[in-house]
Amino acid sequence: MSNYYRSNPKFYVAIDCIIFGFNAGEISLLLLKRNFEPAMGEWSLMGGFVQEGESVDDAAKRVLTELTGLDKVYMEQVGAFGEIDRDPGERVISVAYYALININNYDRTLVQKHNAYWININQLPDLIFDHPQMVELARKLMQQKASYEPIGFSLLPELFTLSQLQSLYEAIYGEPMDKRNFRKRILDMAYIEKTDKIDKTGSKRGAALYRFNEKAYRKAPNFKI
Amino acid sequence: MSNYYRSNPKFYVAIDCIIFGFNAGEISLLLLKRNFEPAMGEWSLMGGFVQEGESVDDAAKRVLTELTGLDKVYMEQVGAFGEIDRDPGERVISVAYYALININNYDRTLVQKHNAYWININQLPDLIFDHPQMVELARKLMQQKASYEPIGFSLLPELFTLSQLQSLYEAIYGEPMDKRNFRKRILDMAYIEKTDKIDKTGSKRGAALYRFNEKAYRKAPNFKI
DNA sequence: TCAAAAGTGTTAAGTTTACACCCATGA
DNA sequence: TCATGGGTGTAAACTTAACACTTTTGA
Repeated sequence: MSNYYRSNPKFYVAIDCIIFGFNAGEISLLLLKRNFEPAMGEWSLMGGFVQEGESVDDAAKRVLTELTGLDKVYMEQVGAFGEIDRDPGERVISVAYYALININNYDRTLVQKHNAYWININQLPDLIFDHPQMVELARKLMQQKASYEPIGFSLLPELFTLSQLQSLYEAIYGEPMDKRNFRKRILDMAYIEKTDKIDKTGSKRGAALYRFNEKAYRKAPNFKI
Repeated sequence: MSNYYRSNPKFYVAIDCIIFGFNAGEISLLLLKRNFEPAMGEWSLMGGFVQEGESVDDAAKRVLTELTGLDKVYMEQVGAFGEIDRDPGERVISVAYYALININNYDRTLVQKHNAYWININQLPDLIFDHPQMVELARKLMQQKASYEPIGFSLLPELFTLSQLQSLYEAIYGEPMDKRNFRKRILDMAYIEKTDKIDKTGSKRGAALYRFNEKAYRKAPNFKI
């Protein structure tokens, strides 16, 4: 019976992570300037190999944690990339994931150790292998998902102003939005709660800080931006 | 340098195909009643293993062709499924794909040889392993995609009536649609062309046969149902 | 006092939905 | 002649988009 399996070849299975961050109106990716072979000196996504004792999803979480120190991060699978020569060194099948992290909140020592940098998504350098395709697809999927599920909050601090939120969605869609229409839509969502805190860093007048209430959202999940 | 790879384990990588067909107002999947081990006697998706000399996408095409004899079929990747024990026999990472085929148009001998049957998607039997999750996700993705890309035509014969088309979309979304609104939308799409042929099999009066013009669509790709 | 971001409603345009009857034909 | 599916337009409801001024405050 297990001849059924044995007549088939086995493959290295890798993970590649498209790590999105948001700061000052700009979306960035956390990319490695590789100080190791293969492709030393070139830019790539953070990656790793799936190990025996872990699921593919768990491998993706591990790889993200290795770079950022973060846990319980929003991640979605982008897909499997399986061209024969996608990695010129060896045949490797890679499963790409994207992650959304709060850019204030990662382990800077680890990132430094990996020689990783935040790079504006609109000014990406050339990336190795098929990483450009992975990024492109991840971006498209993230954009789609962001329009009907409240995943954007993973990119923001716990408390945020409506201006920050709008600027995030403007960055995701790459187009400006009408302030009044935007705020109307947001204020209709009961699970986006105004706190009594004020942010004074963004303006003299100060802006109300809001919070996304996950629990309230799950009770009445309706989101559309 | 290739120690970089060698310290990592390798895995069997499989393909599983969710094959959609449409007939008489119903969507069906082509499923195998397995007459081979493992899980002999149980229902499963058509599958196979990725081989050395082929990309993952090519493996998916090959697996589909092995069962149906068909070539150049609309296929999309559903994703990688990588739980450790998803296949109780051995660790296998599987990449699922869905395919849309014209149900009139496959190799019946091959299908018979594989002991495969068309099963109404709303009356699926228990499937092995994680195939139910694959089907569920494929269904969701197909439904989404069908709403903004004209993929449904792959499920129909080259010439089709508007009633057939409507009944296809009703089956995809699982809800009835208004005939006049549906036809209005379709007739606004210049790339859905009326032919001078009449289908008399569906009614006494006969219904005009239409054709999807791929080339015309690519010139002005706007589709929304 | 003024620059800079926060905050706030209304109207027009566009889209979506609801809805009912006549037509052509073969049995 | 009648049962069956094919074919057609309009109005109301709803959603989306466009648009400009006042407020607050620290420098």
